[in-house]
Amino acid sequence: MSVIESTTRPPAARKDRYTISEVAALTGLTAHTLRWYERIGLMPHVDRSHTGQRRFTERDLSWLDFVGKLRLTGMPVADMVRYAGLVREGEHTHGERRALLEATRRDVLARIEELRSTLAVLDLKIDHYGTICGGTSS
Amino acid sequence: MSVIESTTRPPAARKDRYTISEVAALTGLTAHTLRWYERIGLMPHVDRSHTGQRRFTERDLSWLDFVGKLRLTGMPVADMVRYAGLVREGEHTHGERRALLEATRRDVLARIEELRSTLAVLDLKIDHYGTICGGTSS
DNA sequence: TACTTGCTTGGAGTGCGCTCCAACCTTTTA
DNA sequence: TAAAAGGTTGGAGCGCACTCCAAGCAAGTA
Repeated sequence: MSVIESTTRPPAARKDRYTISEVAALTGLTAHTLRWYERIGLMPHVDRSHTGQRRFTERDLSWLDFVGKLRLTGMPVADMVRYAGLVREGEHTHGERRALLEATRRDVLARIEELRSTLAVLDLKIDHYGTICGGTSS
Repeated sequence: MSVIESTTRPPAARKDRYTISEVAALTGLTAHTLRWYERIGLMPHVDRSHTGQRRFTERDLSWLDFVGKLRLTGMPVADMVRYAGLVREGEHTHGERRALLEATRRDVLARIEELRSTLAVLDLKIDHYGTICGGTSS
């Protein structure tokens, strides 16, 4: 996300080192979850203060922002970890990263279609309750 | 589903009593899951043969069809059980059932919107990989 | 009769994504 | 200096939705 900047917070509020609880407040994740993300390899290397406390950067926040989007798609965490691994490996993984994103894109489109069709069933059913209002049907 | 008939199988293949493995084959659920559905109260009363084996009816299949739709919406099983309970309670719960379905409908619409917006981010990212193909960005 | 297949049950186990605990350390406030 | 607030770790626990196991019963075939 170094090219496409996150725009969820005003530039005035930005600084370059955030504590874990600040990041928790900004992202809506818990501190537990942030530590867990780091443990499972879903975060790039996170800086530490001289006493060993985590100090997150803008870059980390952007990454978490993107991870949040991937999470919203329903992508399994294991796949996100795989993607994070590809990012760590460097430029030669661009093709594979793109492929992963494109597969995710297809999944999202399919899921939208699936939801649309269930919506149709739901509407039929709701109509049914609206007009018939009786009987023992489900 | 006594009014709106399921149309997923040809009428010729219909009979009025199905074993658990037949239902598993028809629905894609496992026999384990079907028994579990019954245990947790997600099924209406299921008939038994003289030896105690389950004999599912067309009505059961229609119900499972509908439950499958609810599952696709992402509705928690506990909520489906609640809906099933309302059906068992009788006609006076029509209003509540309808409300539950309408809430689900709103959830589905919201989820579709959410997916659409993540799709936009995904497309930006894919474009980025397509046009820049370099650097150390995520 | 012996074997295979398919069903029954209560209860235990699994995989996922967190979520929390205990014990301890550092920093800030009174 | 004392207390409170917030950070660290490895590992245990939780809720969900299944998924499977063991032991046993019933029906069909060689």
